[in-house]
Amino acid sequence: MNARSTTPRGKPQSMRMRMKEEARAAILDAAEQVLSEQGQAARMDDIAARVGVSVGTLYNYFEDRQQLLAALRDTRGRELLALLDAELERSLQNPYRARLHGFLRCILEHSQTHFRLLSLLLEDSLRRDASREEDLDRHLEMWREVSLRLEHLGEQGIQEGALRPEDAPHYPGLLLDMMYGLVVRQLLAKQPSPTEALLAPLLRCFLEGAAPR
Amino acid sequence: MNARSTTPRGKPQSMRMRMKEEARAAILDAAEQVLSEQGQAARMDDIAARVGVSVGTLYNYFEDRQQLLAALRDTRGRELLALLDAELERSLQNPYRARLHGFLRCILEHSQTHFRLLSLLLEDSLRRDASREEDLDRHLEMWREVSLRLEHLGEQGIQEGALRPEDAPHYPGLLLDMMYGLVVRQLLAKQPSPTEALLAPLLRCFLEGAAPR
Amino acid sequence: MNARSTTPRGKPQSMRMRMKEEARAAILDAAEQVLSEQGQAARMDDIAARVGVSVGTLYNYFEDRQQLLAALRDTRGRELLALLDAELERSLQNPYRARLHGFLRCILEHSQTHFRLLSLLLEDSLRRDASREEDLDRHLEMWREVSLRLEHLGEQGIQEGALRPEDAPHYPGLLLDMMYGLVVRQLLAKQPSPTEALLAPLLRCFLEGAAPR
Amino acid sequence: MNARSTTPRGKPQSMRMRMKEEARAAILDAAEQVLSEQGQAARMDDIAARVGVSVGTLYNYFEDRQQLLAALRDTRGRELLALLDAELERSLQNPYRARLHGFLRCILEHSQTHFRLLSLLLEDSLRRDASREEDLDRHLEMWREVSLRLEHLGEQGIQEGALRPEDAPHYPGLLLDMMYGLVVRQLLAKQPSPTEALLAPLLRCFLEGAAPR
DNA sequence: CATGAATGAGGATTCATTCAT
DNA sequence: GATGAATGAATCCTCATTCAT
Repeated sequence: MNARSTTPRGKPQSMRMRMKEEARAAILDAAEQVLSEQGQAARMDDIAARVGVSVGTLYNYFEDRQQLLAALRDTRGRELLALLDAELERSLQNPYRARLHGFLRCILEHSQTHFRLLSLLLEDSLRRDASREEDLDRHLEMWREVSLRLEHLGEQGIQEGALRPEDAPHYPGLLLDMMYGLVVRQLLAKQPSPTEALLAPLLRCFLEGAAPR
Repeated sequence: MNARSTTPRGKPQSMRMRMKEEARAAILDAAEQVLSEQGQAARMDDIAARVGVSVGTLYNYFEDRQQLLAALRDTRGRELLALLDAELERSLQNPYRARLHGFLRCILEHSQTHFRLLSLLLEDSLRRDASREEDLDRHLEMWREVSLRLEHLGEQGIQEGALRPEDAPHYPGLLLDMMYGLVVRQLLAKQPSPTEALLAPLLRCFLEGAAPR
Repeated sequence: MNARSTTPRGKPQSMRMRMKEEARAAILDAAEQVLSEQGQAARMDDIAARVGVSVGTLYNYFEDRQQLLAALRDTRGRELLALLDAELERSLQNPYRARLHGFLRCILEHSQTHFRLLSLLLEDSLRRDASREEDLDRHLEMWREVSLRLEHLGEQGIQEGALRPEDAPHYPGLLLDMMYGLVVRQLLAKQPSPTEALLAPLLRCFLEGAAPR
Repeated sequence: MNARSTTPRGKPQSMRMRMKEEARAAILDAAEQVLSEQGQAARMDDIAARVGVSVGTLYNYFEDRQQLLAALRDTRGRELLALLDAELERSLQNPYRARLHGFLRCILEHSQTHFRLLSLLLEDSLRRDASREEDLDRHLEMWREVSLRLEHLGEQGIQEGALRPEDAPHYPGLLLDMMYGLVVRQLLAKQPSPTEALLAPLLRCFLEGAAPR
């Protein structure tokens, strides 16, 4: 506000905006927690209580319950894509197999953290209301983005001679299916196995096949 | 109903019981339809309307909503297991690969028919209420039964030299994951591909691997 | 249900329907009472309590609050028109002045009974939402019907030489305005005057004018 | 605020007070606009937005919503009375009929401008809460003031021989009723007629009566 | 057994009002 | 004085469940 202010310079309103952003993020985090625990049964009051604010406040940040859910989906989606892109960047010089491993680990970790939310959104998307059409689209769009990156990676695999080209279009789907299933089974199991212990056989099976060579 | 009944001898109440069973089945079918269309949002009234009876009647056949859901789960589960056992029996003399193919096709077809219900129940099971603990168990139990059969089948595969034994414990899970994912993607896709076109690459990938030999 | 039933014959469901109709009417009556006392602030719970049922029941009879209001408007409107038509019929042989008096008394009495509701609906209609457009139309329609009858009556007045024809189009409006105002002032007054004491000077003023002859 | 103030003599705080008064007036204007458009549904936020300030500010000028409404009522009431008194003063030398015409035109014009507010306040006053008792009184008081002036005017009419004395007590009421009704019908009509075209027949009817002489 | 009206606890949403900045 | 985020009581509406007929 003035030259003596300790805040460097510029962004005069940025503090207020930053707080607003943080509040939004806090709400989204709480919402995810509560939704994870209670599924669609989670009440707005529960979410508010988790953040430590009152219901009304939620509605200062999100139009309604549906918008809150949508924001959660979009935020988490963007986060995953950012993670994946960072990982792809980081491993740029590595061979296909290593990069794939890293890529999948990223997805796995993110999905583990956010799985309940994920499955909730999936379930939601499967309900075919005209009113949810747009929600479904946004959800699919996100996974298309992930598939796209897997396809790109697959091209490297093919060039390295590590992948058979014929079935290439199926690979992203199959890989994602196995990842999703992995997470589901980890959640359902009383004592989940460590990620790496599940990822390795998956990759081995995917690349080498189940049949002996 | 009385001595003058036209049904000759024996099982005097069996007709009544048969009718009762048929009514139950009709309710379950309607329930599945409505749940598939509307998800958890399906109301008891909707289900009753679909069967063509009034709500009250539903409660003559099922304790409450939760029991109805449970009955649906159990019924469909038993149906699937029966299908699978029949298929295994039928293909008893065939080689591993063919039997696996048949087995998976069974699952796939059943899952396609009942997928919305399946995902609903899954979602339900993921909610960690103390009150649902038992539901979760029953749900897992069912899939354990399926896995068990896959393991059995796997043993044949190993003996035939068609499967590497090291990762054998992971195979049922991975296969089921891919099946589940397949169904999900078919549902989400606007124009679903034919089953066989998806199953073949899946099996090829599973057995031979994605890498060229 | 069978030939021996004491209910003559026919209308097999009419008892159920009759009860349903009576329930609807009871709800409308209660709604009018409560709305009269509390205006738009009347809560659905209040109305339910007045009928002696629970909220849910209201929603078995009316879509929502707005529909209930609309039903109230239409019912009372139809009742008024029926009263007026009966009065017009009854007085068919009488001279204009007497018929007008009777007609206005009908309106006045009906309006006194239902005034609060009336003013509520008027107030509602004055709010120019696109969503209420239809409500407004129905409201106006009703008063157009009343005006129409006043115009008809006016024609008799003109033929009898009791009305000047030049201003005839204005008379229905002016008369209704005065009626409405009369009711308002009766309500606002702590000790309302008897109807007849107000109606007579009104008619005198309307027909003879305020100026001495 | 203090002797050193630059404002020369007198009213040292008057500038501050003037600004305060203007702010109040601005709020009242905005409130009336919004209330006219949305009725009781108008929210404090809407009003604030219309003035271009934030909600909090409204509460610096008015205790609460009810006080704001009351202030609006009183202000508009005083304005009307001032208008009427000015008109009466202006027309002091004119004959009764002309003065009455001017008087009514004043009311009509004021009511047209502020009608929605008026009907809102009326509706409000009709709600018989103990809590609103005082509001009702103030509202009636205002109209009594108007009636009083009409009575005064009527005395002139009687002395001029333009009014029959017998019904004199009823005239103010009947006239006001007709005015109110006029405005209502103008508002409800899709295409309102010009004021003068409605006022003339009204006066003619009132003074000469509807019957031919 | 079937019916379907009644129940009422429960949840999403709104909005007047407060108060820390 | 102005701001506007936070508050939470209040209200509409839903729907699983019951029970008299």
